[in-house]
Order: sequence, then structure tokens, then C-alpha cells
Amino acid sequence: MMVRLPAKGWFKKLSETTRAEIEESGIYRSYSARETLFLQSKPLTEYYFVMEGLVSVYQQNTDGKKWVASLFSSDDFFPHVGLLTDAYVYPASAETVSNSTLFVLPRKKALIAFDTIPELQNQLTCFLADKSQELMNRFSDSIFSSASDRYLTFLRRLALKTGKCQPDGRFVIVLGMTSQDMAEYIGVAPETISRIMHHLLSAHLVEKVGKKKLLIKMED
DNA sequence: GCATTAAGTGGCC
DNA sequence: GGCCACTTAATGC
Repeated sequence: MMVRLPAKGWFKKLSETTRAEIEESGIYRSYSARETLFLQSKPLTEYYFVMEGLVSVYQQNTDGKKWVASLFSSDDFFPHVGLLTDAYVYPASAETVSNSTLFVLPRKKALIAFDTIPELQNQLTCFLADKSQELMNRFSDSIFSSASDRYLTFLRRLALKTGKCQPDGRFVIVLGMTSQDMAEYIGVAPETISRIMHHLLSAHLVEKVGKKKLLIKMED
């Protein structure tokens, strides 16, 4: 059969046979933007690998205010929190930010795969370490840095992950999300994002080169 | 073309 | 920096 699961990211070091096995355990699904994938504290039935697109995993308070715990793009896996507990409830809610293609693996099949395929275990360990580091950095940023700095840091990380370096050292990035999404991630009001953007523009740290397209300086 | 959603602004705290 | 009220721009049906 045709194996669609690419030999990259999580499946980079797997044989074609193993990839075929994993693929048979799950299913490819396409989502349009703003679809809810699961809700916090509901039974955990499936795990997701992002093949394409962007997913926001967030927590929400009773006022409806959101805090984005993490954004997941190509080659990411979620939910990664509480993987080894047997509570089997989703630790947060998730929705697609843009149109996305996800590979969906039922809980039991996913656990078996992580249990029996050493390469996946290694990937998981590295991934968890990365995410853990990321969360710690974000947390200290939220204490030590201004909203403006946090936003700039966010844009630069995005540039490193998805942007392209220009001859002049600046990066081009295409924002695959709304200002509101970014506000929820940074933890500020949407108006604040708008105002910070003006500061960054007048400080020539960022330049708009099209709709949702930015040029960004990687150092001050 | 009209309705809805997102983005941007100014004022007040 | 948040929140509110309001305007303007973009998008969807």
C-alpha cells in the first residue's frame, strides 16, 4: 500500500513497514480554521500529529478569557501533558487556528506505539524536553519582560521556525494567525498587540511587506 | 450587497 | 496595560 506518513519529524527514523503499521492505526483528517478538536477535562480518546497547519491548545476561565498554553505546527504532537497518567482526560482544549491536516491516533494505539517503538520513545523524550524548556522560558518571560519584548520574542521564534532569512539578515514571516490568536498567546489584550506593533514598526524592528507578511530584525 | 468578524483608535482607569 | 466604545477594514454568504 501507499504509505502517506512521511519519513520526517516523528517518523524520520522509522522503517517503511513501521510507518505503514502506524498509519493503519490512525486516520488522516482535514480541518478548516477554528474547529474545536477537544475540550478540557473531557475523556481523552485521541492523540494528534500535526502534518500541516496550526493548532492552539488553550485553557479558558469562566469569563471566557483564553490563555494559549502552546501552539502546535508541522511535526508537533499533542496533547503532550499528562501522557503517562491514567486519568485519560484532556489537560486543555484545542482548536485549529488555520486549515490543518492532522494524523489522528486513538489513545490505545498511540500508547502501544510509544511503548513498543524505541524511536518514538526517543522522539517523545526530546519533544517533552523541548516543550518543557519552552514553557519555562515563557513563564520567566512573563515575569521579567514587558509585553512588547514578549511579542518581539514570539515573532523571532516564529521567524526561526517558519521564516526565511533575507540577504540583509532579516527574516520574512507569514502570519498564519490573527492578532487575537497572538494576544491570547502573549497574554495581553488584542488592542495591546496592535499598539505594540506600531512601536515595533516605528522602531524599524519590523516592517510590513504585505498582508500578514512581515520583515523582522533578529537583533536590536 | 449586506452581515459578520477582525483590526485599529482614543479615552479612561 | 486592561477595558470599553466606536470606527474602519476585511471576509463570508
